Amino acid sequence: MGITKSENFTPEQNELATLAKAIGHPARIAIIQYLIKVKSCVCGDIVIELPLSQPTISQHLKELKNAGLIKGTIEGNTICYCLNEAGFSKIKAFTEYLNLYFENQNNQCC
Amino acid sequence: MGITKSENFTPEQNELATLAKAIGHPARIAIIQYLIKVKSCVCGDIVIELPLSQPTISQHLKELKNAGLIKGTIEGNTICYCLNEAGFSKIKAFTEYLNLYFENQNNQCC
DNA sequence: CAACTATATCGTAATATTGCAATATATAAA
DNA sequence: TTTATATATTGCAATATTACGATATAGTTG
Repeated sequence: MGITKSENFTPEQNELATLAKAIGHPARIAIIQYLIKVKSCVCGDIVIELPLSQPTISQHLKELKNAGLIKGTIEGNTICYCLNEAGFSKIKAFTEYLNLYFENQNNQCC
Repeated sequence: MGITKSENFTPEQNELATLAKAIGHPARIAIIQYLIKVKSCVCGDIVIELPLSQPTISQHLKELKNAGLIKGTIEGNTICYCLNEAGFSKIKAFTEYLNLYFENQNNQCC
């Protein structure tokens, strides 16, 4: 079918999946890394930085924004993007939960 | 085109994207959560736990395994799955890198 | 060996994603 | 107001993903 059966899973599972899916593309990783590197908003530079066309990058930025991983502010002619802590904090919670699991290693079964 | 231009990105960016992409499906989140919950290997139970058919789950398990997020051990008739710390530690490194960014907040631009 | 159980693979249909040229929109500058 | 610049949207082709029935494979049990 090609359609994910979201209705069979919890809102939390779907939300986490959406966040991870948004991160799950090298161009979007590159965008996130660039925003970390420059340590500020970026207006326009992303298209110059990445080896993809302007429409493609616009689309990736939209996906990151929809997932809640970046924020965009209109600044005259340009749009400034920066990381959105809200989205990343949800991922952080999940990875901390995982860390706990691996720290309490009473599970050397495989 | 539908094909990701992996060759334009670094191996690190591609690897992280692959890991995140593997996590980016509610069924695979559910599998990971179940493995955390039972705190051990699971042989067979996953098909009973999840609201998807056996071939579909087998496919999701394969993706998690290919990404390095779970390990499978043949145990007679069944296959026991458990979380693979190697894969998750790479995600951990990335999230820690992000945490650092948000902690040194000299970036209230948006 | 035959029947049963557990899991994987194949084949296929439906849908989603990726990428870009062309075009639209909207602000800025001349 | 015209032109330039920055970003978004549309439309489309290529490819990937999701899901599952049918079937294959491989071990277990009787």
